[in-house]
Amino acid sequence: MLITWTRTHGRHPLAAAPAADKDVMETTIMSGNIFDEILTLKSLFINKEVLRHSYLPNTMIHREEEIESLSFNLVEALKGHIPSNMILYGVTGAGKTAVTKYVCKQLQMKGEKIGRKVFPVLVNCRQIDTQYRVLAHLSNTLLEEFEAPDIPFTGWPTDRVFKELVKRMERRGGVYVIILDEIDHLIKKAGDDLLYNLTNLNSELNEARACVIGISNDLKFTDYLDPRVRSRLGQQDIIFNPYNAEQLQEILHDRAVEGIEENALSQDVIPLCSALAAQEHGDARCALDLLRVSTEKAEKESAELVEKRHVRAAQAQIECDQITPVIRTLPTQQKIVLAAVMLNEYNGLKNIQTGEVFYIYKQACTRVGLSLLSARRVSGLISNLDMLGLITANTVSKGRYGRSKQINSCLPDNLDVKTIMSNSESVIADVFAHSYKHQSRL
DNA sequence: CATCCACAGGAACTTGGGGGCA
DNA sequence: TGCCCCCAAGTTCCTGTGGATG
Repeated sequence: MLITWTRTHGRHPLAAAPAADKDVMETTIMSGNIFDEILTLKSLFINKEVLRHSYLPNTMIHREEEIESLSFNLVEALKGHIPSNMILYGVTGAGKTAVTKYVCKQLQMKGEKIGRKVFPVLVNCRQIDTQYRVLAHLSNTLLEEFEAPDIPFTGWPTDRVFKELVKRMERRGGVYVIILDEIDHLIKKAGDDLLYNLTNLNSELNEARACVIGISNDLKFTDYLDPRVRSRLGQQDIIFNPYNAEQLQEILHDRAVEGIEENALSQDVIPLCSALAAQEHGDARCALDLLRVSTEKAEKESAELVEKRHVRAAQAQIECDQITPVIRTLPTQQKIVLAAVMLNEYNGLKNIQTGEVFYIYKQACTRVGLSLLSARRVSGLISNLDMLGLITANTVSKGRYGRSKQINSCLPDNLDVKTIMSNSESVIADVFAHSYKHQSRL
Protein backbone atom coordinates (compact mmCIF):
# COMPACT_ATOMS: atom_id res chain seq x y z
CA MET A 1 0.00 0.00 0.00
CA LEU A 2 1.25 3.45 -0.86
CA ILE A 3 1.23 5.91 2.01
CA THR A 4 1.33 9.60 1.16
CA TRP A 5 2.67 11.87 3.82
CA THR A 6 0.09 14.47 4.67
CA ARG A 7 -0.75 16.42 7.77
CA THR A 8 -2.97 13.58 8.98
CA HIS A 9 -0.18 11.07 8.66
CA GLY A 10 2.14 13.18 10.77
CA ARG A 11 5.59 14.38 9.95
CA HIS A 12 7.30 13.80 6.63
CA PRO A 13 10.17 11.38 7.18
CA LEU A 14 12.65 13.90 5.81
CA ALA A 15 11.40 16.83 7.87
CA ALA A 16 13.35 17.99 10.91
CA ALA A 17 12.54 16.02 14.05
CA PRO A 18 10.65 17.89 16.76
CA ALA A 19 12.37 18.26 20.11
CA ALA A 20 10.85 15.16 21.76
CA ASP A 21 11.83 12.83 18.89
CA LYS A 22 15.27 14.37 18.88
CA ASP A 23 15.71 13.40 22.54
CA VAL A 24 14.86 9.78 21.79
CA MET A 25 17.29 9.70 18.90
CA GLU A 26 20.06 11.26 20.94
CA THR A 27 19.49 8.83 23.81
CA THR A 28 19.78 5.98 21.31
CA ILE A 29 22.98 7.37 19.93
CA MET A 30 24.37 7.94 23.44
CA SER A 31 23.53 4.40 24.55
CA GLY A 32 24.73 2.94 21.22
CA ASN A 33 23.21 1.02 18.38
CA ILE A 34 21.11 -2.10 19.06
CA PHE A 35 23.48 -4.15 16.90
CA ASP A 36 26.60 -3.11 18.84
CA GLU A 37 26.16 -5.69 21.55
CA ILE A 38 25.26 -8.50 19.15
CA LEU A 39 28.27 -7.74 16.98
CA THR A 40 30.64 -7.92 19.94
CA LEU A 41 29.36 -11.39 20.91
CA LYS A 42 31.97 -14.04 20.28
CA SER A 43 30.85 -16.13 17.32
CA LEU A 44 31.14 -19.91 17.47
CA PHE A 45 31.10 -20.08 13.68
CA ILE A 46 34.07 -19.76 11.37
CA ASN A 47 31.88 -19.94 8.28
CA LYS A 48 28.18 -20.58 8.70
CA GLU A 49 27.62 -21.13 4.96
CA VAL A 50 29.48 -24.44 5.22
CA LEU A 51 26.66 -25.76 7.38
CA ARG A 52 23.89 -24.96 4.93
CA HIS A 53 22.68 -27.65 2.57
CA SER A 54 23.05 -25.30 -0.38
CA TYR A 55 26.83 -25.35 0.22
CA LEU A 56 28.76 -27.50 -2.22
CA PRO A 57 31.86 -28.99 -0.53
CA ASN A 58 35.09 -29.68 -2.39
CA THR A 59 34.88 -33.38 -1.69
CA MET A 60 31.81 -35.50 -1.15
CA ILE A 61 32.37 -38.39 1.20
CA HIS A 62 30.36 -41.63 1.17
CA ARG A 63 29.07 -41.00 -2.34
CA GLU A 64 32.12 -42.15 -4.27
CA GLU A 65 30.30 -44.93 -6.12
CA GLU A 66 27.43 -42.71 -7.19
CA ILE A 67 29.83 -40.00 -8.35
CA GLU A 68 31.70 -42.56 -10.37
CA SER A 69 28.58 -43.93 -12.10
CA LEU A 70 27.38 -40.44 -12.90
CA SER A 71 30.73 -39.24 -14.23
CA PHE A 72 31.29 -42.40 -16.29
CA ASN A 73 28.09 -41.58 -18.11
CA LEU A 74 28.54 -37.82 -18.37
CA VAL A 75 32.09 -38.06 -19.64
CA GLU A 76 30.49 -38.82 -23.02
CA ALA A 77 29.57 -35.13 -23.17
CA LEU A 78 33.27 -34.25 -23.10
CA LYS A 79 33.81 -36.52 -26.07
CA GLY A 80 31.02 -34.79 -27.96
CA HIS A 81 28.70 -37.79 -27.66
CA ILE A 82 25.28 -38.03 -26.05
CA PRO A 83 25.32 -39.32 -22.46
CA SER A 84 22.56 -41.77 -21.52
CA ASN A 85 19.47 -40.45 -19.84
CA MET A 86 19.44 -41.33 -16.16
CA ILE A 87 17.21 -41.48 -13.13
CA LEU A 88 18.62 -40.94 -9.65
CA TYR A 89 16.53 -42.33 -6.82
CA GLY A 90 16.82 -41.82 -3.08
CA VAL A 91 15.18 -40.33 -0.01
CA THR A 92 15.46 -36.60 0.76
CA GLY A 93 18.84 -35.58 2.06
CA ALA A 94 20.60 -38.59 0.51
CA GLY A 95 22.80 -36.30 -1.57
CA LYS A 96 21.24 -36.77 -5.03
CA THR A 97 21.07 -33.10 -5.93
CA ALA A 98 24.39 -32.27 -4.28
CA VAL A 99 26.19 -35.09 -6.11
CA THR A 100 24.63 -34.06 -9.43
CA LYS A 101 25.63 -30.43 -8.94
CA TYR A 102 29.10 -31.49 -7.88
CA VAL A 103 29.64 -33.72 -10.92
CA CYS A 104 28.16 -31.16 -13.32
CA LYS A 105 30.37 -28.42 -11.93
CA GLN A 106 33.44 -30.54 -12.52
CA LEU A 107 32.14 -31.53 -15.94
CA GLN A 108 31.66 -27.93 -16.98
CA MET A 109 35.11 -26.93 -15.68
CA LYS A 110 36.73 -29.75 -17.61
CA GLY A 111 34.70 -28.85 -20.69
CA GLU A 112 35.92 -25.26 -20.56
CA LYS A 113 39.51 -26.46 -20.23
CA ILE A 114 39.43 -28.76 -23.22
CA GLY A 115 37.19 -26.56 -25.37
CA ARG A 116 34.02 -28.69 -25.29
CA LYS A 117 30.79 -26.85 -24.73
CA VAL A 118 28.79 -28.54 -21.96
CA PHE A 119 25.78 -26.85 -20.38
CA PRO A 120 24.16 -28.39 -17.31
CA VAL A 121 20.76 -26.83 -16.54
CA LEU A 122 19.04 -27.65 -13.27
CA VAL A 123 15.27 -27.29 -12.99
CA ASN A 124 13.53 -27.67 -9.65
CA CYS A 125 10.24 -29.27 -10.64
CA ARG A 126 8.62 -28.52 -7.32
CA GLN A 127 8.73 -24.83 -8.15
CA ILE A 128 8.62 -25.08 -11.94
CA ASP A 129 5.92 -27.68 -12.33
CA THR A 130 4.20 -27.41 -15.69
CA GLN A 131 5.40 -28.35 -19.17
CA TYR A 132 5.18 -24.77 -20.33
CA ARG A 133 7.15 -23.39 -17.40
CA VAL A 134 9.95 -25.97 -17.63
CA LEU A 135 10.39 -25.29 -21.36
CA ALA A 136 10.26 -21.52 -20.82
CA HIS A 137 12.78 -21.79 -17.96
CA LEU A 138 15.18 -23.88 -20.07
CA SER A 139 14.77 -21.54 -22.98
CA ASN A 140 15.32 -18.40 -20.93
CA THR A 141 18.46 -19.78 -19.26
CA LEU A 142 19.98 -20.44 -22.69
CA LEU A 143 20.08 -16.75 -23.55
CA GLU A 144 23.37 -14.92 -23.82
CA GLU A 145 24.25 -12.93 -20.70
CA PHE A 146 23.21 -9.58 -22.14
CA GLU A 147 19.77 -10.72 -23.26
CA ALA A 148 16.76 -10.42 -20.96
CA PRO A 149 14.49 -13.45 -20.49
CA ASP A 150 11.91 -12.98 -23.18
CA ILE A 151 9.48 -15.87 -22.99
CA PRO A 152 6.49 -14.70 -20.96
CA PHE A 153 5.34 -16.82 -18.00
CA THR A 154 2.15 -17.50 -19.95
CA GLY A 155 0.64 -16.54 -23.26
CA TRP A 156 2.52 -18.57 -25.85
CA PRO A 157 1.36 -21.96 -27.07
CA THR A 158 3.58 -24.68 -25.56
CA ASP A 159 4.82 -25.98 -28.90
CA ARG A 160 6.07 -22.53 -29.77
CA VAL A 161 8.14 -22.47 -26.56
CA PHE A 162 9.50 -25.91 -27.47
CA LYS A 163 10.49 -24.76 -30.96
CA GLU A 164 12.18 -21.72 -29.48
CA LEU A 165 14.14 -23.95 -27.10
CA VAL A 166 15.33 -26.14 -29.97
CA LYS A 167 16.30 -23.04 -31.96
CA ARG A 168 18.39 -21.66 -29.11
CA MET A 169 20.11 -24.98 -28.44
CA GLU A 170 21.01 -25.25 -32.11
CA ARG A 171 22.36 -21.69 -32.17
CA ARG A 172 24.65 -22.38 -29.22
CA GLY A 173 25.60 -25.98 -30.01
CA GLY A 174 27.29 -28.20 -27.43
CA VAL A 175 25.91 -30.84 -25.10
CA TYR A 176 23.07 -30.03 -22.71
CA VAL A 177 22.55 -31.92 -19.48
CA ILE A 178 18.98 -31.21 -18.41
CA ILE A 179 18.52 -32.07 -14.74
CA LEU A 180 14.95 -32.34 -13.56
CA ASP A 181 15.01 -32.30 -9.76
CA GLU A 182 11.92 -33.75 -8.03
CA ILE A 183 10.77 -35.08 -11.37
CA ASP A 184 8.14 -37.28 -9.66
CA HIS A 185 6.32 -34.15 -8.57
CA LEU A 186 6.20 -32.87 -12.15
CA ILE A 187 4.95 -36.19 -13.55
CA LYS A 188 2.19 -36.53 -10.99
CA LYS A 189 1.05 -32.99 -11.69
CA ALA A 190 1.57 -32.48 -15.38
CA GLY A 191 1.86 -35.96 -16.92
CA ASP A 192 4.69 -37.21 -19.12
CA ASP A 193 4.29 -35.08 -22.26
CA LEU A 194 7.29 -32.98 -21.32
CA LEU A 195 9.50 -36.02 -20.79
CA TYR A 196 8.35 -37.43 -24.10
CA ASN A 197 9.47 -34.22 -25.80
CA LEU A 198 12.72 -33.84 -23.88
CA THR A 199 13.84 -37.44 -24.35
CA ASN A 200 13.09 -37.02 -28.03
CA LEU A 201 15.06 -33.77 -28.33
CA ASN A 202 18.04 -35.30 -30.11
CA SER A 203 15.94 -36.16 -33.13
CA GLU A 204 15.22 -32.43 -33.52
CA LEU A 205 18.82 -31.35 -32.97
CA ASN A 206 21.72 -31.31 -35.43
CA GLU A 207 24.34 -29.02 -33.91
CA ALA A 208 23.52 -29.64 -30.26
CA ARG A 209 23.02 -32.75 -28.10
CA ALA A 210 20.94 -33.27 -24.99
CA CYS A 211 20.43 -35.77 -22.20
CA VAL A 212 18.00 -35.80 -19.31
CA ILE A 213 18.74 -36.65 -15.69
CA GLY A 214 15.69 -37.13 -13.50
CA ILE A 215 16.00 -36.94 -9.73
CA SER A 216 13.24 -38.56 -7.73
CA ASN A 217 12.32 -39.39 -4.14
CA ASP A 218 9.79 -41.90 -5.37
CA LEU A 219 11.08 -45.24 -6.63
CA LYS A 220 7.82 -46.03 -8.35
CA PHE A 221 7.18 -42.80 -10.25
CA THR A 222 8.01 -44.50 -13.56
CA ASP A 223 4.73 -46.41 -13.15
CA TYR A 224 3.02 -43.20 -14.21
CA LEU A 225 5.05 -43.01 -17.42
CA ASP A 226 4.22 -44.13 -20.91
CA PRO A 227 6.34 -47.28 -21.61
CA ARG A 228 8.19 -45.51 -24.43
CA VAL A 229 9.16 -42.62 -22.18
CA ARG A 230 10.06 -45.03 -19.40
CA SER A 231 12.50 -46.97 -21.55
CA ARG A 232 14.04 -43.84 -23.02
CA LEU A 233 14.47 -42.07 -19.67
CA GLY A 234 15.57 -44.97 -17.52
CA GLN A 235 18.58 -46.02 -19.58
CA GLN A 236 20.63 -45.94 -16.38
CA ASP A 237 19.47 -45.80 -12.78
CA ILE A 238 21.43 -44.90 -9.69
CA ILE A 239 20.03 -45.53 -6.23
CA PHE A 240 21.26 -43.39 -3.37
CA ASN A 241 20.96 -45.32 -0.12
CA PRO A 242 20.28 -43.24 2.99
CA TYR A 243 23.30 -42.33 5.08
CA ASN A 244 23.68 -44.26 8.32
CA ALA A 245 24.50 -42.56 11.62
CA GLU A 246 28.23 -43.21 11.29
CA GLN A 247 28.42 -41.73 7.82
CA LEU A 248 26.42 -38.72 8.96
CA GLN A 249 28.87 -38.25 11.82
CA GLU A 250 31.77 -38.14 9.41
CA ILE A 251 29.96 -35.68 7.14
CA LEU A 252 29.14 -33.44 10.08
CA HIS A 253 32.67 -33.71 11.41
CA ASP A 254 34.08 -32.60 8.04
CA ARG A 255 31.78 -29.62 7.87
CA ALA A 256 32.33 -28.70 11.52
CA VAL A 257 36.10 -28.49 10.96
CA GLU A 258 35.50 -25.88 8.28
CA GLY A 259 32.51 -24.14 9.79
CA ILE A 260 32.70 -24.14 13.57
CA GLU A 261 35.39 -22.95 15.99
CA GLU A 262 37.62 -25.66 17.37
CA ASN A 263 36.51 -26.97 20.79
CA ALA A 264 33.12 -25.24 20.48
CA LEU A 265 31.26 -28.55 20.26
CA SER A 266 30.96 -30.85 23.22
CA GLN A 267 31.81 -34.45 22.38
CA ASP A 268 28.27 -35.77 22.18
CA VAL A 269 26.79 -33.08 19.92
CA ILE A 270 27.76 -34.52 16.52
CA PRO A 271 26.77 -38.10 17.49
CA LEU A 272 23.40 -36.83 18.72
CA CYS A 273 22.72 -34.76 15.58
CA SER A 274 23.66 -37.77 13.44
CA ALA A 275 21.55 -40.18 15.44
CA LEU A 276 18.50 -37.92 15.23
CA ALA A 277 18.97 -37.40 11.50
CA ALA A 278 19.56 -41.12 10.94
CA GLN A 279 16.16 -41.72 12.53
CA GLU A 280 14.75 -39.32 9.94
CA HIS A 281 15.68 -41.75 7.13
CA GLY A 282 19.36 -40.69 7.07
CA ASP A 283 18.74 -37.13 6.01
CA ALA A 284 22.02 -35.20 5.75
CA ARG A 285 20.18 -31.89 5.37
CA CYS A 286 18.41 -32.53 8.63
CA ALA A 287 21.74 -33.33 10.33
CA LEU A 288 23.34 -30.13 9.04
CA ASP A 289 20.36 -28.04 10.10
CA LEU A 290 20.48 -29.54 13.57
CA LEU A 291 24.17 -28.78 13.95
CA ARG A 292 23.83 -25.23 12.63
CA VAL A 293 20.78 -24.31 14.66
CA SER A 294 22.13 -25.80 17.89
CA THR A 295 25.31 -23.79 17.46
CA GLU A 296 23.21 -20.69 16.87
CA LYS A 297 21.28 -21.46 20.06
CA ALA A 298 24.49 -21.74 22.07
CA GLU A 299 25.84 -18.55 20.51
CA LYS A 300 22.66 -16.68 21.40
CA GLU A 301 23.04 -17.45 25.06
CA SER A 302 26.76 -16.60 24.91
CA ALA A 303 27.71 -20.16 25.80
CA GLU A 304 31.19 -21.21 24.79
CA LEU A 305 30.21 -24.81 24.27
CA VAL A 306 27.39 -26.33 22.24
CA GLU A 307 25.75 -29.04 24.31
CA LYS A 308 23.13 -31.76 24.00
CA ARG A 309 20.38 -29.48 25.34
CA HIS A 310 21.06 -27.04 22.48
CA VAL A 311 20.50 -29.86 20.00
CA ARG A 312 17.20 -30.76 21.67
CA ALA A 313 16.11 -27.12 21.55
CA ALA A 314 17.20 -26.89 17.91
CA GLN A 315 15.19 -29.98 17.03
CA ALA A 316 12.01 -28.45 18.45
CA GLN A 317 12.66 -25.12 16.74
CA ILE A 318 13.40 -26.62 13.32
CA GLU A 319 10.17 -28.58 13.42
CA CYS A 320 8.15 -25.43 14.18
CA ASP A 321 10.10 -23.28 11.71
CA GLN A 322 9.33 -25.69 8.90
CA ILE A 323 5.63 -25.92 9.63
CA THR A 324 4.85 -22.27 10.42
CA PRO A 325 5.34 -20.83 6.90
CA VAL A 326 3.41 -23.75 5.42
CA ILE A 327 0.42 -22.96 7.62
CA ARG A 328 0.72 -19.22 7.16
CA THR A 329 0.67 -19.42 3.37
CA LEU A 330 -2.25 -21.82 3.04
CA PRO A 331 -5.13 -20.42 0.97
CA THR A 332 -8.11 -19.24 3.06
CA GLN A 333 -10.34 -22.21 2.29
CA GLN A 334 -7.53 -24.64 3.09
CA LYS A 335 -7.02 -22.85 6.42
CA ILE A 336 -10.70 -23.18 7.26
CA VAL A 337 -10.58 -26.91 6.56
CA LEU A 338 -7.57 -27.22 8.86
CA ALA A 339 -9.39 -25.11 11.43
CA ALA A 340 -12.37 -27.48 11.17
CA VAL A 341 -10.06 -30.40 11.98
CA MET A 342 -8.62 -28.51 14.96
CA LEU A 343 -12.07 -27.50 16.21
CA ASN A 344 -13.16 -31.12 16.18
CA GLU A 345 -10.04 -32.06 18.12
CA TYR A 346 -10.49 -29.26 20.66
CA ASN A 347 -13.87 -30.85 21.24
CA GLY A 348 -12.15 -34.08 22.21
CA LEU A 349 -12.74 -36.00 19.00
CA LYS A 350 -10.09 -38.27 17.55
CA ASN A 351 -9.99 -40.11 14.21
CA ILE A 352 -12.34 -37.54 12.70
CA GLN A 353 -14.24 -38.50 9.55
CA THR A 354 -14.43 -36.43 6.37
CA GLY A 355 -18.13 -35.85 6.99
CA GLU A 356 -17.43 -34.45 10.45
CA VAL A 357 -14.85 -32.03 9.07
CA PHE A 358 -17.25 -30.93 6.36
CA TYR A 359 -20.01 -30.42 8.94
CA ILE A 360 -17.91 -27.97 10.98
CA TYR A 361 -16.46 -26.43 7.81
CA LYS A 362 -19.97 -25.55 6.56
CA GLN A 363 -20.90 -23.89 9.84
CA ALA A 364 -17.62 -21.97 9.95
CA CYS A 365 -18.02 -20.64 6.41
CA THR A 366 -21.59 -19.58 7.06
CA ARG A 367 -20.55 -17.87 10.31
CA VAL A 368 -17.85 -15.77 8.70
CA GLY A 369 -19.73 -15.23 5.43
CA LEU A 370 -17.44 -17.15 3.09
CA SER A 371 -18.66 -19.09 0.07
CA LEU A 372 -19.01 -22.85 0.58
CA LEU A 373 -16.94 -25.31 -1.43
CA SER A 374 -18.34 -28.66 -2.53
CA ALA A 375 -17.77 -31.79 -0.43
CA ARG A 376 -15.64 -33.16 -3.28
CA ARG A 377 -13.37 -30.14 -3.11
CA VAL A 378 -13.10 -30.26 0.68
CA SER A 379 -12.17 -33.92 0.38
CA GLY A 380 -9.41 -32.85 -2.01
CA LEU A 381 -8.24 -30.15 0.40
CA ILE A 382 -8.06 -32.74 3.19
CA SER A 383 -5.83 -34.88 0.97
CA ASN A 384 -3.69 -31.79 0.35
CA LEU A 385 -3.26 -31.13 4.08
CA ASP A 386 -2.26 -34.77 4.43
CA MET A 387 0.35 -34.41 1.71
CA LEU A 388 1.74 -31.30 3.40
CA GLY A 389 2.12 -33.34 6.59
CA LEU A 390 -0.16 -31.11 8.67
CA ILE A 391 -2.69 -33.87 9.25
CA THR A 392 -2.79 -37.61 8.76
CA ALA A 393 -5.72 -38.92 6.77
CA ASN A 394 -5.94 -42.67 6.45
CA THR A 395 -8.72 -44.26 4.45
CA VAL A 396 -10.56 -46.84 6.53
CA SER A 397 -13.73 -48.80 6.04
CA LYS A 398 -16.32 -49.05 8.78
CA GLY A 399 -18.27 -51.68 6.96
CA ARG A 400 -21.93 -50.89 6.96
CA TYR A 401 -21.12 -47.39 8.12
CA GLY A 402 -19.20 -46.57 5.01
CA ARG A 403 -15.72 -45.84 3.89
CA SER A 404 -14.09 -42.60 4.96
CA LYS A 405 -10.85 -41.09 6.17
CA GLN A 406 -9.62 -41.09 9.73
CA ILE A 407 -8.23 -37.64 10.20
CA ASN A 408 -5.90 -36.50 12.99
CA SER A 409 -3.75 -33.40 13.15
CA CYS A 410 -0.04 -34.08 13.49
CA LEU A 411 1.27 -30.70 14.53
CA PRO A 412 3.84 -30.36 17.31
CA ASP A 413 2.35 -29.58 20.73
CA ASN A 414 4.47 -26.48 21.19
CA LEU A 415 3.11 -24.90 18.02
CA ASP A 416 0.31 -22.37 18.45
CA VAL A 417 -1.56 -23.11 15.23
CA LYS A 418 -4.55 -21.00 16.24
CA THR A 419 -2.43 -17.86 16.57
CA ILE A 420 -0.39 -18.51 13.42
CA MET A 421 -3.53 -18.93 11.32
CA SER A 422 -5.41 -16.08 13.01
CA ASN A 423 -2.51 -13.65 12.60
CA SER A 424 -2.17 -14.36 8.92
CA GLU A 425 -5.89 -14.03 8.23
CA SER A 426 -8.47 -12.22 10.36
CA VAL A 427 -11.28 -14.44 9.04
CA ILE A 428 -9.66 -17.41 10.76
CA ALA A 429 -9.63 -15.55 14.06
CA ASP A 430 -13.40 -15.23 13.60
CA VAL A 431 -13.68 -18.94 12.85
CA PHE A 432 -11.95 -19.80 16.12
CA ALA A 433 -13.93 -17.22 18.08
CA HIS A 434 -17.21 -19.11 17.73
CA SER A 435 -18.42 -22.43 18.99
CA TYR A 436 -19.94 -25.04 16.67
CA LYS A 437 -22.39 -27.86 16.81
CA HIS A 438 -20.56 -31.16 16.26
CA GLN A 439 -21.93 -34.04 14.29
CA SER A 440 -23.30 -36.85 16.43
CA ARG A 441 -21.35 -40.07 16.03
CA LEU A 442 -22.60 -43.55 15.36
C1' DC B 1 -23.64 -63.72 0.06
C1' DA B 2 -25.89 -59.65 -1.58
C1' DT B 3 -26.63 -55.14 0.18
C1' DC B 4 -25.47 -50.80 1.66
C1' DC B 5 -23.04 -46.89 3.68
C1' DA B 6 -20.04 -42.81 3.24
C1' DC B 7 -17.17 -41.58 1.05
C1' DA B 8 -12.55 -41.74 -2.26
C1' DG B 9 -10.93 -40.14 -6.15
C1' DG B 10 -10.73 -39.89 -11.50
C1' DA B 11 -12.27 -37.25 -15.53
C1' DA B 12 -14.25 -33.72 -17.94
C1' DC B 13 -15.75 -29.33 -17.71
C1' DT B 14 -16.21 -24.26 -16.15
C1' DT B 15 -14.62 -19.88 -14.54
C1' DG B 16 -11.71 -16.15 -14.18
C1' DG B 17 -7.30 -14.08 -14.47
C1' DG B 18 -2.91 -13.79 -16.65
C1' DG B 19 -0.83 -13.00 -21.11
C1' DG B 20 0.40 -12.68 -26.68
C1' DC B 21 -0.72 -11.53 -31.33
C1' DA B 22 -2.70 -9.94 -35.80
C1' DT C 1 -10.43 -5.71 -30.15
C1' DG C 2 -11.28 -10.33 -30.59
C1' DC C 3 -9.29 -14.60 -30.54
C1' DC C 4 -5.85 -17.60 -29.00
C1' DC C 5 -3.14 -19.87 -25.14
C1' DC C 6 -1.83 -21.19 -20.12
C1' DC C 7 -3.07 -22.11 -15.44
C1' DA C 8 -5.24 -22.57 -10.81
C1' DA C 9 -9.22 -23.45 -8.41
C1' DG C 10 -13.43 -25.21 -8.33
C1' DT C 11 -17.82 -28.04 -9.87
C1' DT C 12 -20.38 -31.91 -11.55
C1' DC C 13 -20.82 -36.50 -12.55
C1' DC C 14 -19.45 -40.72 -12.08
C1' DT C 15 -17.55 -45.36 -10.72
C1' DG C 16 -15.18 -47.91 -7.21
C1' DT C 17 -14.59 -49.78 -2.59
C1' DG C 18 -14.05 -52.51 2.20
C1' DG C 19 -16.32 -54.66 5.40
C1' DA C 20 -20.38 -54.82 8.82
C1' DT C 21 -24.96 -56.30 8.48
C1' DG C 22 -29.12 -58.93 7.73
